[in-house]
Amino acid sequence: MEYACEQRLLPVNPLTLIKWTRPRVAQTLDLRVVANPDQARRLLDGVRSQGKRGERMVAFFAVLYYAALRPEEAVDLRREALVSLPDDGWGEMRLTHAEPRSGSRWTDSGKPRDRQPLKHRAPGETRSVPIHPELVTLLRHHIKEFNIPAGGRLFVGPRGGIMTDRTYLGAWRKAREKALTPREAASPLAETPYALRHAAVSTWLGAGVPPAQVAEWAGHSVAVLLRVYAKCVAGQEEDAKRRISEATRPKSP
DNA sequence: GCTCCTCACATACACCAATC
DNA sequence: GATTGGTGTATGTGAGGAGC
Repeated sequence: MEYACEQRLLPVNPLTLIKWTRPRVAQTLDLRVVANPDQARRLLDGVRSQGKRGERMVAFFAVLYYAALRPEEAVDLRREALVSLPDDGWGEMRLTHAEPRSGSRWTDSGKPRDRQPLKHRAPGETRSVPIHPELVTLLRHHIKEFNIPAGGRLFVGPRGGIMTDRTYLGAWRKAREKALTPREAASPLAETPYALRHAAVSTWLGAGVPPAQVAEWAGHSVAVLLRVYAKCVAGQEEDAKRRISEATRPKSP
């Protein structure tokens, strides 16, 4: 409408004449979608059990669950982003780009996707994320098993093409059918792969990681983190009191 | 300082055509 | 016939600024 006014096709934006208050919508995370560690492992096993195709995709879903990556970040993840994959213990990855699908009419390249900076970040900005020991093992196995070359994408489609939402959503639905009980499958639990990212952030917060650190790893602001994940930090009062007591206890000489 | 609003960006879903 | 990749569209996410 604004554009039509700009082009002198309309004298005034008719929408501004409408008095309407947008209904309130829930901004906090629905905890029913968050998988616990046992459910998440079952779901990853459900992906793995889908033959060679599933084995190739399990690490894709694992980076969403263990490292809270967005799907667009996992799609673009390259081997050199894994700056540390030690034999045991925690590793580290450094994200530099993402590859969301915008549609061929909206990209500079004319392709459905453009490789671009991380969401809401300036070009050149990076994000460092710790790699859980279980994810380190999975990624080391994935690189070896599928012979990922230097500079190559970690995750590709079954025929070597790009990992599209069509591909990973199909595998995810099958994994839910295989891994969840009928009652769990009928619930909103892990309905979409994005719920794995919610599970990761919830786990970090539940483990007592400071919100500022969680926000940095997850790649969004502290304000958004606390608004969306407020329920995940509730119930930690006693633990918080205990830690304050310990911090303020007089030191013995 | 908080809430609301706007806008840009990202994801999920359903469908279609091409390919295996 | 099944699978895969591409597309349009609806909806969700997140940052930042205006206004109270």
